[in-house]
Amino acid sequence: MTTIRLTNTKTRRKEAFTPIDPANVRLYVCGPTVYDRAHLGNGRPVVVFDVLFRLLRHVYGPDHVTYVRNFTDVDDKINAAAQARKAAGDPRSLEELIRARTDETIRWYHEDMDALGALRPTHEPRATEWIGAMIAMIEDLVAKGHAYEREGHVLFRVRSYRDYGALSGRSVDDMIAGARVEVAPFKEDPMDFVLWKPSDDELPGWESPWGRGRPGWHIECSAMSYELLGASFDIHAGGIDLQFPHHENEIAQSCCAHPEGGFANVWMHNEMLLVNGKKMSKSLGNFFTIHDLRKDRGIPGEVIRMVLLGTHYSKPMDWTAEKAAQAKATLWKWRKLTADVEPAASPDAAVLAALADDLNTPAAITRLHSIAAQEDGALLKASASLLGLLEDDLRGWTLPPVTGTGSGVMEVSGSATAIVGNVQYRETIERLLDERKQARMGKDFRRSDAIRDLLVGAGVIIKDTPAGAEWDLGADFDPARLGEPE
RNA sequence: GGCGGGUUGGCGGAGAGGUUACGCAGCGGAUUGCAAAUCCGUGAAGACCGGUUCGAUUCCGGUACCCGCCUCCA
Repeated sequence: MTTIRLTNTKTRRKEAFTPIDPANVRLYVCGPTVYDRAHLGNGRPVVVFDVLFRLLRHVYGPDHVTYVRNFTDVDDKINAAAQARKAAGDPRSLEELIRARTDETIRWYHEDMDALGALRPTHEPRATEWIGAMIAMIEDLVAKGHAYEREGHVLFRVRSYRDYGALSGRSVDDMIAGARVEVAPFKEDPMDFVLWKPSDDELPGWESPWGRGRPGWHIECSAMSYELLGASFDIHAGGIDLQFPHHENEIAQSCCAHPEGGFANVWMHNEMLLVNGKKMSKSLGNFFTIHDLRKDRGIPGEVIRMVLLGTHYSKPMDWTAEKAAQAKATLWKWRKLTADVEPAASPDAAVLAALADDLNTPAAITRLHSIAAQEDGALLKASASLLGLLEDDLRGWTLPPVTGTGSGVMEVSGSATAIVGNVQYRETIERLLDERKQARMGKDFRRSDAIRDLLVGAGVIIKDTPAGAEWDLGADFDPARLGEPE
């Protein structure tokens, strides 16, 4: 059996992965707070850990992996958005407004992540549907002396968990020394964090032993992972920015509530994403949602995926238009090579080995290049599928619609030339090529070159062979530019 | 101040203590009316300073610069 090696943040080493139960390998990834469209940075962990999910399914069997990714649908940003709608005169109740907004955001999220080729996790729990489990866990923590109530809040007593800070390599004393946290006067210790907080009438709330209130941010992951995966599970993953405080707090809560379990054995963190060398931010004008890239810039989801997998997850990754263009060209070539090809029975061993070596996706992609160079479409397809690439659905590879010429959806033809446009494009292209042929036979090179420039400008690749001209569509084919020459 | 990541050829980006990474671009050739596509060939690297070693881009120590986290953040 393939040995998977993963870098464990907890031990800061690359270790051989041994599941607790090979018949049920359990993975938890921190999901989004659903207040707005997912941005490019949200896509990175989704795609990276989707590859992990695919790898685990390949090695242990598709029915032997349980993948949980949560939706945080209780949050102050969500509340603020709902309050703003209400203030603007929306007649619905706050709860209805919140539910409508989070429902819509989850739909968007699924749309975007499906486009990136991410498989849906086994479970996608919403925090608001697990409030009871959170209250139960908080009560248990209070009963065991790890938490205390003050003025309607319940706080976790950081000093009661000896290993607090171990994951992120900090000590409580160091953190207090450099603390910039706002310290509520009722905290026993400045680092104590909120498990439950009171809600006034303007905020969503649930009845609890401490009055009407809502959970703190960290408790949902502890409660839901316990309910769905148990007190011990295999892998917990997320962005490196979550390492502290979020994951540190999850560990403290879970290990204190369920000392019989070890919580997550392996912790994995992906590094951050930059855009043009800088942190993505609205003020720098380099902020992209995945929806922007797909719809406004016409970048297929698969291309975004390829770019995200082109840098190892443990390194900062820079998004540039240049990378997207390169990935697009490569995938286009590969798609043509694999169109209508039945995938091989198993993936290439070197691709599998690269992924098993701490998800070395760049090395796996390098190997795909060499398989493509040998024109082994069947092996290419089977191997790329481990990375979630070159799957059968076209996933965002569409032609721009052209007025009067129909939908313009790309089709995979049965011919050896692979991907062609719809029939009208084909007729236009072949008519132009025929005109060019006539012009060349008449030595009217000015006209033949003008036709050629037109076709090339529209993204058609012309291949002149001794047997005559063949053609293919380039990745940037734009039928709108297939006008008449001169 | 504390914790962590990065620095490789024109660009992107890996592995490995000693043998071609790879992709894109470039250059030379074949081919072409000229091109394109394709094929063949090819130059080019590892921030800086020390150390270990027969040998380091790869291990160890230090310096510089860039970035992130410590407050909501994937």
